[in-house]
Amino acid sequence: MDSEDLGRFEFRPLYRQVRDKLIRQLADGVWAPGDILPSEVHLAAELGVSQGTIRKALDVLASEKMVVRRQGRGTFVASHDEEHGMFQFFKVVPDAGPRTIPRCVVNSITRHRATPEERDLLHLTDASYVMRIARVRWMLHRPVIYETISVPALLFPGLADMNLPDNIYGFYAAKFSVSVARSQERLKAVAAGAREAGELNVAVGHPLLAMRRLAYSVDNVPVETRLSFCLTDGVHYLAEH
Amino acid sequence: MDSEDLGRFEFRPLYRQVRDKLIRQLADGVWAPGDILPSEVHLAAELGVSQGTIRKALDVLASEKMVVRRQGRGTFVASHDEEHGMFQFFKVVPDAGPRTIPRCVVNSITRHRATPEERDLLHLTDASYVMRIARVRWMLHRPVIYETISVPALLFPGLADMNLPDNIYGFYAAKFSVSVARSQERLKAVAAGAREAGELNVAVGHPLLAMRRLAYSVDNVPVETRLSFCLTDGVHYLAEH
DNA sequence: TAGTGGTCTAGACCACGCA
DNA sequence: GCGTGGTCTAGACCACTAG
Repeated sequence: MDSEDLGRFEFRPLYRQVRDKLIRQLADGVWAPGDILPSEVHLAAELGVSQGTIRKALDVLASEKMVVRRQGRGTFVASHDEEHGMFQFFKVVPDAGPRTIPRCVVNSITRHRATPEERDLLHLTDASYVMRIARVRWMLHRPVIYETISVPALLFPGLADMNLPDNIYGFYAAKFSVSVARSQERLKAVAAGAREAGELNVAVGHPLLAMRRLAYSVDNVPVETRLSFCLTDGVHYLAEH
Repeated sequence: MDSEDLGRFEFRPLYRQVRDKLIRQLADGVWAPGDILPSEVHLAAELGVSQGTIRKALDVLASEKMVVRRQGRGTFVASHDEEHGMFQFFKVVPDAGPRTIPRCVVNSITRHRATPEERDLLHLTDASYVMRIARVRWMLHRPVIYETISVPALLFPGLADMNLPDNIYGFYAAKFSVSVARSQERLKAVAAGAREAGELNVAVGHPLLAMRRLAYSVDNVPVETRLSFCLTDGVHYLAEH
């Protein structure tokens, strides 16, 4: 494959280069979610490397949840509409019973200058704008989460006039070619303020789980931050390490 | 290596068998944490498989955080005293500044019949006993976490008379050959009760982060559960997905 | 039966750490 | 310079899926 020069100063293993090339093509939408990729043998011939190298690159992508390998069938682009992808980032689950997809009610989608915190988290400049989505998520027939989502306005043109589905990361990928790959959440227990209390129908001062999330794209660029307030009544946050 | 029979009915890849054999030896304390393992070439010769198979087994163990591989030096038993292991399960970090190891003050170590919840979580029978450790953890010169740890009494003989270090999982491994491999935590925001308020020096009703942890050994057996109450004031719970 | 990914091997060379 | 793990290759055979 293309040696990309600079071999001397910037050593990247072959399988890494293959992985990066495939990531780029995945992000560019060369294959749609759920699509089958060319077979290992085919890719090896096409890129001029051995099957073992392709295999290692695909193994890495599989461990990163970008593709799914199925013995005897082929390698497929991970579809984030699947149940698996749906719950990769959403960790709030009922205390009893199966995981459910929360229903979302959007309060507003507005455009603002980024606050200092948003600029810091999203790596924006002073003049940048963000889109803010305020919404309430329902589970078990109750309002459970009130949250404000901020994204760089430049990355999401026309967002304000769109209808948001419940699975917003699938929507980002489909409409804006923004693929969320990983996220980081910082949790605190706080007392409900007037706004949160009203939206979640509890008394001011009621304990809420505050979650500050920062989501990164496949290119490792921060693309979304959100501040969520969760009423952990009949539900909890599930973390596994 | 030993084929362990049954090849027909229970197919396990060679590298899996190697990994399992090494896991068993690690759990048995054949090598101490921090020790260097035999080299790939040596292990391959010893077990009668190719170096590639050993490599794959070690790669799996590395991904499971059981060993640490260092190019040019060797493969080492993961030492849970290291910073890395220390913070694998402890997700409470200061809002600003570096991660710190919390200091622990043990209130009591007592023996009780297991409650129904403990029996359920730890897979115990009606007649089982548990040891309970109540302690307070300090960070930033303040009491931050009040928690009660429960472990099966049978697995931890003599625990009541021992001094507990700050890093309790390293202690489990060293004294009782119990190696914690993974854990699950369920988080809620709750109002402080009288006990928690007293221990953490806050008002009754103050919002606290309640964490119910269940820890599993390398054999996938639940070996510890704990209920922790955290005052998220200057600290937060960090989750990455 | 054909084609896919999964396992296993053997051997070559590279990057790293250390004496 | 030597031994370690890391990368890359080529080829064999196995297990699974689909037509």
